[in-house]
Amino acid sequence: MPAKAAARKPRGRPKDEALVAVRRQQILDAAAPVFAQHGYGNTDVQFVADALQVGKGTVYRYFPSKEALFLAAVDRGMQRLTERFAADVYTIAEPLERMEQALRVYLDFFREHPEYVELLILERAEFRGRKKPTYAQHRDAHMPRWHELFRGLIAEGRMRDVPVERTAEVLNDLVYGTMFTNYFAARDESIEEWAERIMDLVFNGILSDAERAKRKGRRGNR
Amino acid sequence: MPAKAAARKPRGRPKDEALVAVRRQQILDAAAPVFAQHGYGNTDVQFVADALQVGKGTVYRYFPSKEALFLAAVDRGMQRLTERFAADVYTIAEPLERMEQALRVYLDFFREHPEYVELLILERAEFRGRKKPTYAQHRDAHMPRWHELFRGLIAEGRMRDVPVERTAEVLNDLVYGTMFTNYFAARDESIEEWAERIMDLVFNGILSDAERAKRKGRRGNR
Amino acid sequence: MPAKAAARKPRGRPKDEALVAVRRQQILDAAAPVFAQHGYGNTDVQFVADALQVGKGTVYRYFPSKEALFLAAVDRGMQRLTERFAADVYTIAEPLERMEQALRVYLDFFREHPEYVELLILERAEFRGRKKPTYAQHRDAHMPRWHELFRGLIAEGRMRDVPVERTAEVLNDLVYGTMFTNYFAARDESIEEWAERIMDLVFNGILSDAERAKRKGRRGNR
Amino acid sequence: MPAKAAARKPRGRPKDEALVAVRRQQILDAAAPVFAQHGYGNTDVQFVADALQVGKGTVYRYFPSKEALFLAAVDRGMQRLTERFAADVYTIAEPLERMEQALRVYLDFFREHPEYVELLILERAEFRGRKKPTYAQHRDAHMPRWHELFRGLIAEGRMRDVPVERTAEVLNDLVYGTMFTNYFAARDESIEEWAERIMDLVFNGILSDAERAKRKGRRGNR
DNA sequence: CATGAATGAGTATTCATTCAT
DNA sequence: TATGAATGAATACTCATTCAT
Repeated sequence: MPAKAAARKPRGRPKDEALVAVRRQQILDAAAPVFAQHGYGNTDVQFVADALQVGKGTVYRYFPSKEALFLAAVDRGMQRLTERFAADVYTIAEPLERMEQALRVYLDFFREHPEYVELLILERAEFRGRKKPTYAQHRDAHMPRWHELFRGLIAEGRMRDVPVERTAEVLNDLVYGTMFTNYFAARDESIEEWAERIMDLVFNGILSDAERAKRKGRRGNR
Repeated sequence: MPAKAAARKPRGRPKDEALVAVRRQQILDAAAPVFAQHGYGNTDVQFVADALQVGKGTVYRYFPSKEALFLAAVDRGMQRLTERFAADVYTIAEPLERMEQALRVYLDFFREHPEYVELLILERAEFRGRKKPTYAQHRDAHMPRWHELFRGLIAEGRMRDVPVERTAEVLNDLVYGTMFTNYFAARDESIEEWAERIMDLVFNGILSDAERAKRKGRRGNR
Repeated sequence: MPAKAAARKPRGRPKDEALVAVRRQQILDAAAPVFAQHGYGNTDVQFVADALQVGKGTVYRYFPSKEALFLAAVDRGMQRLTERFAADVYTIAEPLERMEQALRVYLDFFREHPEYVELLILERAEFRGRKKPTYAQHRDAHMPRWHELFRGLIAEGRMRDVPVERTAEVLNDLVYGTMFTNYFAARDESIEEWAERIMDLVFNGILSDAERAKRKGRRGNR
Repeated sequence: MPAKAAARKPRGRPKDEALVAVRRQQILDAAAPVFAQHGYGNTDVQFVADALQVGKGTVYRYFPSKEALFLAAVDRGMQRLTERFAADVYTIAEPLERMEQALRVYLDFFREHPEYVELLILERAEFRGRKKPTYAQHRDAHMPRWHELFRGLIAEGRMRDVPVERTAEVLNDLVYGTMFTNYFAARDESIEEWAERIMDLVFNGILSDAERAKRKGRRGNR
């Protein structure tokens, strides 16, 4: 209780809030794969306790309910992804390279942590309507950066003059769908290759130059 | 009255197989939105019975378990989608138009039937590992047609010479992700516009002609 | 309704009550082994209907409830036993021979119809307290005859002067226990041998003449 | 506190294995009369919980299923009987006295614990075929002792030279049947008298000396 | 009459949460 | 503070019985 802490000078061992935070994180990291394996409904809190080799009551000391535990686990997943982006994506200045890197990091993260893919599904399935999906929070937080990046590219004449919001969403959908399908289909191809393939299409489209030219003409006629 | 009736005179109320099929379908159509609203675990079979204004036992006369009921409901959804494709997509001969139409029909179907989006999620969440997702069955059934279509376009020089399987998967992922996000984000933009935006990117990519040319040169240097 | 039948002269086909009785008996004979196999609680009335290849409703036309059906089946078993006794036991005049025959017929009957052993158990288990066991009814109906028989033997000096009621009950208990154990233990020895063994003990006891003499002396001292 | 406690300091509430055993027994002792009163199928586990004034979940903490609970209750009954035999029967050396005592103790035990008679019936009725009856296990465990006792008596010339296995079974059937009938008929006569009557018959048979002599002659002629 | 479709009351079992130790 | 014993609300599924056809 902060008020109390302010009233009395902290003396002796400070209530080790940091320790509590560490413990919470340990629990979340243990809980994620357990939820991912059994699903939300079929996961007993006891399973999580077992995975940690602690009593069930202990889990409840750190999280008020199974629901809170689950949602915190999802949240922690998205936090981690954000950290990865901060370290490995937003440090790249060149816009097109940053795009490619974002795709790679994204796919790589969920291949390393398939449990978080499950958790995103489970969150949607179980808490539909009750909560804005954690994934959507993540997406909305990052979107403006991409809009800006696109605007820059268009200004420089490197990108076609397309509506940036829509385009960002289309690309986001592509990446999102790829993440899910990658996981569901247990695709084992190298991320590197997939990423290259995707970026080629995103950058160049599928049409031949001849067809593009023909269609450009047609559109002009509209 | 079937011919058989002449052979042996059945006493009492005769069975009616056709009626059974109709009844099953009515139940599935009632079950889909109920499952979609409450999720699998939170759906009492009684809710489905209530929606139909019949007794719970009646539902169990037609489906041996809640699980069977749910899975049949998902299946029925994909069946409907397949019917829509047969009627509105595969009847179009021109390849690029067929692609655009496929996208439109797909997005339209799931906007009309958002309950089936939920059902796909719930199936994955609840029966993870126990069953090949119904969606994947649908995808795999349709893929070869698109491979063929792409090969034809490449042969005609209308499409860049890209690996057709990979490309088909990337596009599939894009559509799949769009369907989910459309639903989750409750995007209210017209399908028509979205489809146009997507197809523009798919056909032309995002880069300007200048950037494309520059990169084409670079790639040649690799 | 007999009264009505008296009021109007029976004309045309008489309400064939005999047919109904036959049908009831067919149902009971089919029901007995079904109940015996599954137990009372685990027997669906449908099983009985299936065994008869009729609809479930038909069974209910002849018996108002599952309970009535079951109890009637038990009753029919005891009726059959009574018939066997009338034909094969009470036709024998010589008292000791009649006793031996009674034992043989009894054990034989239940070996031929093990389903009725089960039914006796099930009746007790399921309707404990709600109904005088059918078996007990049978026993009580026959007891007086045995009392009389014993009194005759004693009067003739062929049987020791023991209290006939008690003795009859002890013998009844012996036979009753043997029937159950025979069935439960699936004893396969010939009935003939068992019966002989039992009657030897009943007639002569287990003690040697010497021991009998010694004990008789002792008892005299009391 | 076990030695192990020194090795690892357990945090929180320790498990107490002894308490578990006691608790299980309390539950079984409460369950026996409840099952006996309502029958197996009609007993809600809640009834047992109510009898103990605990929650239903508590019963399930100690027994994995209603079935396990029931079977354990039957088992406990036979255990108790065995204990009584060890204390009050097998401590008697004189063979004929031991026989009389066995009968008395047996009948007395089931008069004191009529619930176990019911449980034996219910076990047979409900688990027919799925399990060797607990009663039969008890019987088979004790049989060899009686065989030995009989052989001794025959060797000493105190018992007629009859086949001991068969004889033991006949007597067992007698006792078994008596136990059931005693209970079903709610006989209120003193056990002492019944036992005496039974043993008189078992020892001496029902025939008069004259009849015995006559029949012995006849048998000799066979 | 015979049938089987419809019904809904009845019950074993699970598991999130609480709290005494 | 950590624990696990206790709890009871929640729910899928069955089957005796009814009754329209």
